[in-house]
Amino acid sequence: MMKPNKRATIYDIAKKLNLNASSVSRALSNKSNVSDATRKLILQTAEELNYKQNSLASNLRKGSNQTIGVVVPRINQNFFANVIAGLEEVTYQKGYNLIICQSNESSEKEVDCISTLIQQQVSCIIISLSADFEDNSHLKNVLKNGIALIQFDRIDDTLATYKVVNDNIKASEEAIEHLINQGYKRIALLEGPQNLNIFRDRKVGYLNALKKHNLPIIAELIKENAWTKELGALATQDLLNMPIAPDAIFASTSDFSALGVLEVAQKLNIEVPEKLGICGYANEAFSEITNPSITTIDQKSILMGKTIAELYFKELNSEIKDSVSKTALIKPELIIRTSTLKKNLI
Amino acid sequence: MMKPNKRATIYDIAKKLNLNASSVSRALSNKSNVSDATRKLILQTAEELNYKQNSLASNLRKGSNQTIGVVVPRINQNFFANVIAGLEEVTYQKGYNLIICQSNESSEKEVDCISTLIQQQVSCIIISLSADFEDNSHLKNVLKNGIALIQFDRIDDTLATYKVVNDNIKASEEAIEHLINQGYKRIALLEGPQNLNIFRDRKVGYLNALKKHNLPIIAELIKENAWTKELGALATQDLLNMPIAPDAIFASTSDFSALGVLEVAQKLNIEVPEKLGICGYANEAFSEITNPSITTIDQKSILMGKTIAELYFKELNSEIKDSVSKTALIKPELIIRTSTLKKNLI
DNA sequence: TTTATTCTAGCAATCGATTGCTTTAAAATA
DNA sequence: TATTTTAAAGCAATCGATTGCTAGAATAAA
Repeated sequence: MMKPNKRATIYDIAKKLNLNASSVSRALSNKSNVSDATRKLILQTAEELNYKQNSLASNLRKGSNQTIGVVVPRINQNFFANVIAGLEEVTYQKGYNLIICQSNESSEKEVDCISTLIQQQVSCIIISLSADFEDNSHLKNVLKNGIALIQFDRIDDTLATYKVVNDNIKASEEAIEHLINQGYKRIALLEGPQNLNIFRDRKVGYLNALKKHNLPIIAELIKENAWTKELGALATQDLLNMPIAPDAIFASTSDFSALGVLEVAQKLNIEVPEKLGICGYANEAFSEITNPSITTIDQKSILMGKTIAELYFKELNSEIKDSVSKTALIKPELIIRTSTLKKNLI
Repeated sequence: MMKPNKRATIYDIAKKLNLNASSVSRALSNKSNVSDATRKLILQTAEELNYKQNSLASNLRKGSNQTIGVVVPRINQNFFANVIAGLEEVTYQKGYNLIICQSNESSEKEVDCISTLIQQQVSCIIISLSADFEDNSHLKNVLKNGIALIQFDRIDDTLATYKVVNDNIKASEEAIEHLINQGYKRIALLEGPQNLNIFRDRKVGYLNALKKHNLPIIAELIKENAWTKELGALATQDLLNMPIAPDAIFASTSDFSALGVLEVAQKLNIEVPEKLGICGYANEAFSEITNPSITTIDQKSILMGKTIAELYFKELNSEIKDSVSKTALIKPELIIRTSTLKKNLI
């Protein structure tokens, strides 16, 4: 019979029932050319032998693979973890598996991950670019290999692929307008690396809102590279030591950065939100808990994950894969909390 | 030559160079039986044709698969996301891929995930059990299929597999002893579902510490199922309304639960840590930021992930896979913060 | 120069499932 | 009863890479 310590194959089932492997295959995949009687026998024997299909063989033969590759900068970053959770929910229902890689914010590793995913014959690669992104040839290579490509959040605008992104411009605009409506007049911006679209867009939104409300754009109020709590704190110290200090700070990079702002303000005994408004980005769990709680922008990360997966199954999985491009915009939500409520305090 | 829109295979390379596919295979996998001249030609042609190995075919033939399956309750839960990040770091270096599934705390889905992973021919399955775990036959099935199995954090004690867990007993003991040392005398416990080892162990630690210090064990001070912030808050309301209320609460389930405790205490104007000490579990980002900051236990999640992966490569990947059992204990760290510092206040 | 040794490279089977085609058997129709 | 149609099951090629074995060529040793 079956060799010990080896998994059963369709041949083991066939041999046991004096059938041909093709019949077993057909029975197991619910094809038509099998009588009900033999099908029943086959299913029963499969159960007995603890048979599990070998997906490698099946996928090799069929030339398809119910597997999707995901490349994110960091798996354990809240936003990405949530996107992945959303992805998984949808893909699981469709019987697809996720292979997950993290680029660790290094484009070198990113290239490597993509190479492996191509080898794994995934049917789609879903990616958010690393912070040091510059060259897109690895992305082009995905398309060249006939694999669907979906970019999300941190994307390369110049490449024609499906894209799912937040409307960062709009979200920033709304945040700044909210600040203006609350009576803040001198609003500083903590910006992120401008090679990433998300940070460029958030800056555009900031500038748009100022223009719209006829507020001057003051170069000294725009601080580069304030991504972390520490860098946010440093930038804030600079800002608050200016002859004419800002009366609000938009930490467009993250809530961590906003937390740095808050801590410096508290150290300097500057009242928030009375003397300084603070707005973060990403709606991290802690932003609700600080004192005062921090106004921020929720990126709808789980929804984003689901949207990406649905986009794949609706559009890419069905027909033409190459040279198709489309951008799905997901509207983030401004979460107004105490750190910007100057007016409502009275 | 090569058909358009189809990936190059070793046959395409062979044909182009008038060689046999076996030579190409040997050249690409750096085997010996190829002359330097032809090897060079082959590598060059592979580059030209944008050749990428088909892992499905390779793995099918070799009967191995450089892929590890991971099943966790929730991908986007901080602890699990960190474990996965740690895993990925090590497995990536070894050239292994991770297929990630989430059970969504449902053992039904867990069974399903495992089934898929077996089909995918993964060489190892790493799992943390869902909250409603009861039956372990799907785990046994993994072993029956000759696949290495490593359980972590939430495990089935009764099954002989490799295991990587926190020393929950010790950690709880330390936390309670710290509370006792700070002068708290009536310490309540918020416990989690007792079908999970982690919550059982944390309770054992709590009981051990009380016994060791000759403190009475008071049944009313032990509240079941206070896993979330809301349930933690509810339990706290009950506790603080008792004729003799506790002077400290150990939220052994999570920091979220501890946050619920804190909020109720603040609503009732009970001073923390003066009148009520609070200790959480898991060292969530926010626990440092609350006012007062919350004493908690760091689970060393990234280290846990790395340890799991290293365990696999050191022990399981090399030799016997079945019927081997070993438990790696990872020592969590008590992070003492303001919410329990009664003494040091004066 | 002959024999022995070493290198290269080809041949063909294999991994396990799938599928177009063919054969055989059974059922339906004439 | 003879013929056509349908159903069931077998045959064999295929997906792409790997690998034990063998043949031939080139080199080294006798």
